[in-house]
Amino acid sequence: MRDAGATRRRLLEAATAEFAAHGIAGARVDRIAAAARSNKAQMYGFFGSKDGLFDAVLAEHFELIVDAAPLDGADLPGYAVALYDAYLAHPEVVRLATWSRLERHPVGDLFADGVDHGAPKVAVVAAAQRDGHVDPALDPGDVLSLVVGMATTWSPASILLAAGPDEAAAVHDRRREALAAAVRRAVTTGS
Amino acid sequence: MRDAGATRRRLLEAATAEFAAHGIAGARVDRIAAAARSNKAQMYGFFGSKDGLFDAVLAEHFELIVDAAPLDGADLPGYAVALYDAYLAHPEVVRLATWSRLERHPVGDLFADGVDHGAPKVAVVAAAQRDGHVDPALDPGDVLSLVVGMATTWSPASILLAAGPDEAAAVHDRRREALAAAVRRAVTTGS
DNA sequence: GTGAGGCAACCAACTGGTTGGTAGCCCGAC
DNA sequence: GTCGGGCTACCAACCAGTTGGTTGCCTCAC
Repeated sequence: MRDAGATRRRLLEAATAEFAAHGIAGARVDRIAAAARSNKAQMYGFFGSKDGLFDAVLAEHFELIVDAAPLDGADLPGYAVALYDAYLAHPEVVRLATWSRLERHPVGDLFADGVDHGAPKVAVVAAAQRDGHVDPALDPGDVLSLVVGMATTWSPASILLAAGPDEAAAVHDRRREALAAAVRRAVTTGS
Repeated sequence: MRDAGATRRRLLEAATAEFAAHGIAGARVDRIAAAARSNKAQMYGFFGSKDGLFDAVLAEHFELIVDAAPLDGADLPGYAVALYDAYLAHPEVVRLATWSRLERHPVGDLFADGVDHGAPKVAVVAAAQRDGHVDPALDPGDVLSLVVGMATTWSPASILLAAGPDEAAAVHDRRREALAAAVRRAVTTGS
């Protein structure tokens, strides 16, 4: 029963759910401690503060946020569809990122910690342009942004319509096809 | 000096800034009352509650959210660019919509009040399909969602990169061109 | 083997400041 | 003089963060 690592993990898990649901300002540390079957004192021992806990949660999901799907420069439509499915399966990841955007980083890169985390992906797109897969007239960074933008069209942070698991499979399939076709035509070359 | 209407307007204005900056949970009613050079008692007299005030703010910006730019079925690329500019000029509108999405309506339509506010715009797209401007194979609702999704690629709610007014004009122009080209190729027909 | 000592994990109860919301009163115009 | 606009002072509930202490596990002398 006495296992600091497991307790820490339970706290992070509970904090993920709480922050994803209510954001930083709306999250309640008591709820997190209770949901994790622990207590606030331990929480503060591990993470220092409410903000520190959010940092830890975000760091844990960092890879899932920026690499929700593997990027293949030769198959950007497939990448977009994979992102659509990832956001559908894990809406909490998108919500966490969006809370961070709204409550922490109103402009610029979401992860503005000195390291340009998008650089490798931009390089992949640039390579795909050299290989004739992607329109070379476009800025590779813009291509990446646009593809992700299209994939987030029905995400839990969308303005118009957020997709949910309750919708018919046919609706999801229709969106996947429209998304793949749109990405293909928008940024890839005929080849 | 004694003008209930003007006071109400000042309160709404202050509330808009406060809610856009901090969301519902993060907003502070004292700050709103102070910023409006009024007081909480009046605020509660007008709007009943913090949530009621947010409702009023959202209702006031409703049109600006859903009709940030006029929709022309024959010029969807122009519509997308106009949206990009609108979001750049009025980030608070996008932020309000996103707070509402995150804190109030996790899935489905953002304005799920029985009325389908998107219907007229979907009809415009459907007409554009009949007129040969837009690919008729796509679902008109999906077309609208995708175009708005592309236009929000660099919005204050984006996951990767949020555009700001401090960026060079050339960067904005490059994005406008990429956006227009992408929309044109993605959903419009050759004609 | 065992039991005393040490220590990390654990926790209920508390604290001081904050927050949404309200009651009661003042003031100026007509 | 009264009525609508305006506002200060107040409150109960809440909330992030702390305290002081308990509990169970490991270890090592004997």
